[in-house]
Amino acid sequence: MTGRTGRTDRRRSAKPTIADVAALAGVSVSAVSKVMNGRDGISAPTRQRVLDAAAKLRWSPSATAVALRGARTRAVGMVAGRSPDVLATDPHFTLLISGIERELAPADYGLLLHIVGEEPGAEERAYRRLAEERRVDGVILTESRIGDPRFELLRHLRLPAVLVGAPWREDPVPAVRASGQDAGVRAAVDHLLGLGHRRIAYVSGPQDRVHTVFRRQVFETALAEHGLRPGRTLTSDFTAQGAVAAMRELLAADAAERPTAVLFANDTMAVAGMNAARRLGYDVPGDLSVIGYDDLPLGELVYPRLTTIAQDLVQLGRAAAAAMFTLLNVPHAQDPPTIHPPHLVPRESTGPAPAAA
Amino acid sequence: MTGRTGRTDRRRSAKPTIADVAALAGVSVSAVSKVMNGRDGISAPTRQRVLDAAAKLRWSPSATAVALRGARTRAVGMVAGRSPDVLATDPHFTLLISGIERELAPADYGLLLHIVGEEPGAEERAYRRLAEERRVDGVILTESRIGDPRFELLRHLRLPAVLVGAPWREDPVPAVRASGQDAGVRAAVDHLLGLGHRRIAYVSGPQDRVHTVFRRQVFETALAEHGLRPGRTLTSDFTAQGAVAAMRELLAADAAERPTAVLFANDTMAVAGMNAARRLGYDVPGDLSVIGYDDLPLGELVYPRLTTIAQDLVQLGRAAAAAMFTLLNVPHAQDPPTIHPPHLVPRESTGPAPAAA
DNA sequence: GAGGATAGGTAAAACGATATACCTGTGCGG
DNA sequence: CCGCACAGGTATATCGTTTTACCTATCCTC
Repeated sequence: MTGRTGRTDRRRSAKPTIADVAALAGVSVSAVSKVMNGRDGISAPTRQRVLDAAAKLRWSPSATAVALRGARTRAVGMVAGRSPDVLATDPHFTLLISGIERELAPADYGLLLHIVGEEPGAEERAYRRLAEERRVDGVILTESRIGDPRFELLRHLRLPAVLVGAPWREDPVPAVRASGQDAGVRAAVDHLLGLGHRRIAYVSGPQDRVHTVFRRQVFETALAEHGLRPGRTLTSDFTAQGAVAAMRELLAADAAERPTAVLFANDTMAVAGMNAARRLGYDVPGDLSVIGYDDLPLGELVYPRLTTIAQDLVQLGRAAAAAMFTLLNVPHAQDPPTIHPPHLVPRESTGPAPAAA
Repeated sequence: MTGRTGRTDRRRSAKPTIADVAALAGVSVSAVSKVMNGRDGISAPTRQRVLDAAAKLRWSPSATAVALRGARTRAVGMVAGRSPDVLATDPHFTLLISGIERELAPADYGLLLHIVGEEPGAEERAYRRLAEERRVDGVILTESRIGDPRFELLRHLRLPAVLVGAPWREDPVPAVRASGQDAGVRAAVDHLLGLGHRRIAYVSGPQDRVHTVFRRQVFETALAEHGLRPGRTLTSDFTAQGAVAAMRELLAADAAERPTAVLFANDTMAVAGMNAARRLGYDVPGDLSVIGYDDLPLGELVYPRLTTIAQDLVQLGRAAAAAMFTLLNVPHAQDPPTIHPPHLVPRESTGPAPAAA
């Protein structure tokens, strides 16, 4: 005891520890621990003395020490393998993160974020470090890719994981997503058909994304059900430049082949494509209808306002965090959020198919 | 030793510890520690044996244990006190974060992010927890406000901090920002004056932000230097709705008083304002010129493309992280990035003042 | 060949909180 | 009046590293 007191005295102004609180309350260290963790065996007056002492010293348990002891770090990791440029144009991640935080914060969990760019292997290294250094209790994955190696990696690292979106194949990793995933694209196709469009093109994201393939299939199925062949389908990369190139290519065709409506895989591409078309002399929606995906606020800001397929990214983030808590057996008061299926938000960028066609 | 071995055996498949590595290499625990931390006193062959053993077991020091021991958590905190909606419309934070990460990642530091919304006190609580639980080595602050209580709070909590942007008053907390802060707004004013504009309005962000006040002052000074009174100045809130309202108010004035150019405090407001004007029948830039601030990718996507004042948010983030490292005495290989002063990016939303005026 | 320097280690005490196992005083039944 | 149960604690080992202080061969020098 003497040694301890000596040390404490020597640095009285430094960070208080549980021992300081115990000393102030006149009880043992473990009594304080019991009080803080709500275990019984401590009488009400003693409990109050401890609480008062803790408050006076502004003490709360060191997260580090608790983590070391209990193997629970109260942090969740997320690795975003995208370049800052893409992140900046596309608030997709930001929305997801803010949803995740909504759920984490009340449980006193933190989000450890790693933005690693797109160099190959960078993402894997990040997960490895997160796991080996035991910095987080689990990780949230986004954007499952075809042949995604991360599931295997994380299983090997014994790091609990939750996926946002559809997995590339059956996998024990829990995945959160809305029911009725196909509703959005279907509604978009119906909307366009109802407006008289018959040649509808699709500009997708990178081929290796699971949702890319899925949405394209829905697109083609929906058209086929109405006895139509799918229009042209281009693969792009989620960037504005990619969208401009795709749009140029689509509009270069003969008038008889040229699409009268284009579905884009995200809002950023849709807006960029729409502007590219206008610069080439096409009126939107007069000559060409355009639909995006995500329903970012951006869609409201542009002229004409973008018709788009809304998906509830904030809720998706919340659900992912909730699923993580379930996986970790962390009690979380809030109900698991329901995620609405993607749905069409008709605005100004879609209109009747041009009569000339 | 016997007890230790027994335990290790019982859970052979679990996470390896330094003791396992030491056993495999046939040396003592502290020998391993010395090797991993590059201290001398270990011969080359022994060193190699240890390295091999660590690699074979895929072991790396537990961040938690290191943090407990050394009081260094190798994580930096950031608290964003904004609602998810604002975050989604405005990639400002995303860019900053990605700059910060660029610097943190190579040093094996993580970013612990907290998005706390705008409820009063939420931000303070977040910092408190970060500090009391010793989860991070320091925090990065953004958006200094007039009378900002965070500096005092963090000083009291003894938590190292770095501010992005100008402090609200002289403060020992290091602040990173570009030199020539006024260059952007000056260039914008010169640009507009050169195009013949004489009635220029300004739509600012919330009054309590330091940069709001600063930029407005620069705006007024620049006009005054050319012998002009400032046009109307409205206070808004960085949101699209706010910008629309401001624009309506500005355009409701008599033709003789109505501004022919408007400077907005961020790109989101500029784009929203621009569209509001167009909806009211004004041509941009024919009847009205519009300038934004930030140079978000959004500005390239809209039609007409937005003239704006660029500030290098990614570099700013990098610089903030670098300053944090300096504060923490963490060796960081990379040179401190230079931040370019804000500068004008002339695009399509500005043009000659209307002749009728 | 004894004394000392030095390379190459080892053992053990931190770091801060928690859980387990063990005390101690009081009240009460037998 | 002894023993037992139980409330209300206390003392201590533990988590995985790092670090300080301390060994122990080996070789060199005189």
